Amino acid sequence: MAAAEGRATLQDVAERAGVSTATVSRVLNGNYPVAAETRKRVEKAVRALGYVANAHARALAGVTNRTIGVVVSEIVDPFFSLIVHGIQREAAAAGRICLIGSTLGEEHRELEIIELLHEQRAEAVILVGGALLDERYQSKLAARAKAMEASGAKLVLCGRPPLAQSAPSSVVHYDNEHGALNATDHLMGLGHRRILYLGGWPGISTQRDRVAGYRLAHERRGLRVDPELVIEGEFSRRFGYERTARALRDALDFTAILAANDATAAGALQALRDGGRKVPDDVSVVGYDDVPVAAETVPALTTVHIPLQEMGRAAVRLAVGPQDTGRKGDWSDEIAGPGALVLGTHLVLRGSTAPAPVG
Amino acid sequence: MAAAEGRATLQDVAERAGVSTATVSRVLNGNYPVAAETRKRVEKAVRALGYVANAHARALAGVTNRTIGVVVSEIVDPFFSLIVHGIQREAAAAGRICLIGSTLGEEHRELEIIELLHEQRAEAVILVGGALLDERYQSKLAARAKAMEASGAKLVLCGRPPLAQSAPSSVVHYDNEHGALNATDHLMGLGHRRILYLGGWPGISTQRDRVAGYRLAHERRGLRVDPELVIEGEFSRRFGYERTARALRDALDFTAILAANDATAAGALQALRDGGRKVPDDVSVVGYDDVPVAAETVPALTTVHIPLQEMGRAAVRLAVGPQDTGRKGDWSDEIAGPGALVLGTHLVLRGSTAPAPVG
DNA sequence: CTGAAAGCGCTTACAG
DNA sequence: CTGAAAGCGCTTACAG
Repeated sequence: MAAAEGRATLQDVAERAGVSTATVSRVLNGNYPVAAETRKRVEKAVRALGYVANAHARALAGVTNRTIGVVVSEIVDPFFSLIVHGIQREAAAAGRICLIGSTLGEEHRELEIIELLHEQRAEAVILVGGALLDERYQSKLAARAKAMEASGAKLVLCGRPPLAQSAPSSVVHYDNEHGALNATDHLMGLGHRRILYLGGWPGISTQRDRVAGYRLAHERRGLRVDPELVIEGEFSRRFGYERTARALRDALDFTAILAANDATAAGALQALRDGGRKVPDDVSVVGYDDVPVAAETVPALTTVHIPLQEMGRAAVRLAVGPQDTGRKGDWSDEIAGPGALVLGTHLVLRGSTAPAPVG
Repeated sequence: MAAAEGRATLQDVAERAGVSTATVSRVLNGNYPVAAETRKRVEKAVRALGYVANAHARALAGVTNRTIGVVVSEIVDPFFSLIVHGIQREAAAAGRICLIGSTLGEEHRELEIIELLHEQRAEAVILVGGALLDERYQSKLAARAKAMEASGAKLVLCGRPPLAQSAPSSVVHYDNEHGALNATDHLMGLGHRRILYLGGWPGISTQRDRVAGYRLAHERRGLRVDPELVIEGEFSRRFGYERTARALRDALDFTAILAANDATAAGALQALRDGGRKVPDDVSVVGYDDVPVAAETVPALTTVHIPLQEMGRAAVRLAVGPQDTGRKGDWSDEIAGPGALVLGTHLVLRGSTAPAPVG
């Protein structure tokens, strides 16, 4: 049990067991026949020295190091942590470990983090969440994607559209625009016509697509969108609270809110309550994402459900390939093809929506 | 921009620039004088080949690879993701990247994951959250700690007590027992005498310490704890809901609940509402952790605040050493000493607690 | 300021 | 079934 001073190496184990390093390597990897007696001696030496293989040496010697890189914006945001949870589950099933980098909300740092992950020779890196809407950035990303492909690493996009310029990458996305379309249409079906679109950072594809769905719903019914009713800014509870409060103060005319995400909706809910409005009697509110908080608010939020964990799992399957995930051909087939895998979303009806007040 | 087939190596860059690999290495690391002209040529070659250093080779050649391992139970649990958020922030400031492993709720897998992280030669590994209460496990962990020390890697405990057997490790903890003591005492001060302790998995140090605080509060007032009022099980919303519902059905006599964490408290709150009890008029409820959901419930939860992000940051400072965090001696001093750094907790008063109903 | 060479700790054909 | 040896891609004394 006594650890040698300094880290024990294969060499140390070999000497102690009286065999060559090749033999030790073989018993450790179990990929080659070794005499039972020899194996015993080696295993004993390994234990005695507290030997732990050096993954770097192993990786350098050509074995893929079974590491998956993940880039998120903010791990505390449940949108991200639910996806990461799915990634971790599937990665564990495939015997992988995750290197998780965070931009800490500064999206332009994404590229930097991808490079770090690439340096670590992650076999794949998964980019989680919406893409920065910036052409120069996108072409840098495309260049990086090519470099990664050249070095045998995969790039997987999870929750964002494919890269332009036919840069090599796999993608698992969700029908984001359609989710917003459905949500808006649900409100319209309840008689709402003045629907406030609230929150969301315009610099990101997620927001662009959600707003697009909101607009499309109007278009389909031959309604025009009042520009006053689109208030973009942040995906945050605070933003939802403040802008709703301001809208009430300004006596903005609306009977429903479609929030950019659940956190924003939760803030709106509180501002409405503080402002003496009843939800859903006076104002209906719809969220987006269906993260746990959506079930916790009072009333609970009608929201767009995204299969976040599933997206994470699918991303890992795309990253490691179906043969390697340890599962039968469930929907690996579906995934195998080129192009984007798009997961469905659906509206979850809870207590925050009701028919528009008459008059 | 055209990436060569296969990954470009230092060698490739050297050839293209007409210099030795040593020179390329020097310009890349900028730790040695190189002629401006030479530097230019090398940089151009690097760009042309889309060269990305191989972190494994680098690590093998002796450079620490600036990677911090983190082990969590469930990343979706805000207790963990808030700590991890703090870890990521501080790690980024110190130029580190995080390898995050998850036990996915199977705590005994922790050791396995530590080994993986150790194999990857993380310069430190941070164990987040309570410790498994199992002597055999603890001594295995102690053995691993020794092996890590021997190989120059640090083990940092974040949110759990020091290892027994004086195994080498740094620890940042919080006054868990005291938090529960305060919370219980707050309820007693409001006149509550029949306080239900609800939830929490008994196999983990977190729970042990919280229950201990609950008991200590009773002891201090010379009250005995009715065993019927301690209902342990899980740290989950569902558990909180079901057991509260059952307690109501069984007409268990209590006027307040101290929940093992906020999720459990949220479940209890809903069961009370569904059971027609008013909070806080009929029953007071206190949570633990002060995660975002605590502000979201109706009424908002009185709960024990833990400086989760700060704990994460402190853990990184312990992991990389004060000289390396890029900050002046703020509280590095405080941390520098041996033994455990213990962060304070405090009760946050919100709407879920009130004087015990009379009669 | 620059290069040749050793070495980091493994794995894997290639020979026995 | 086992070993000697080359090689993975870097960094770093050691010499110029």
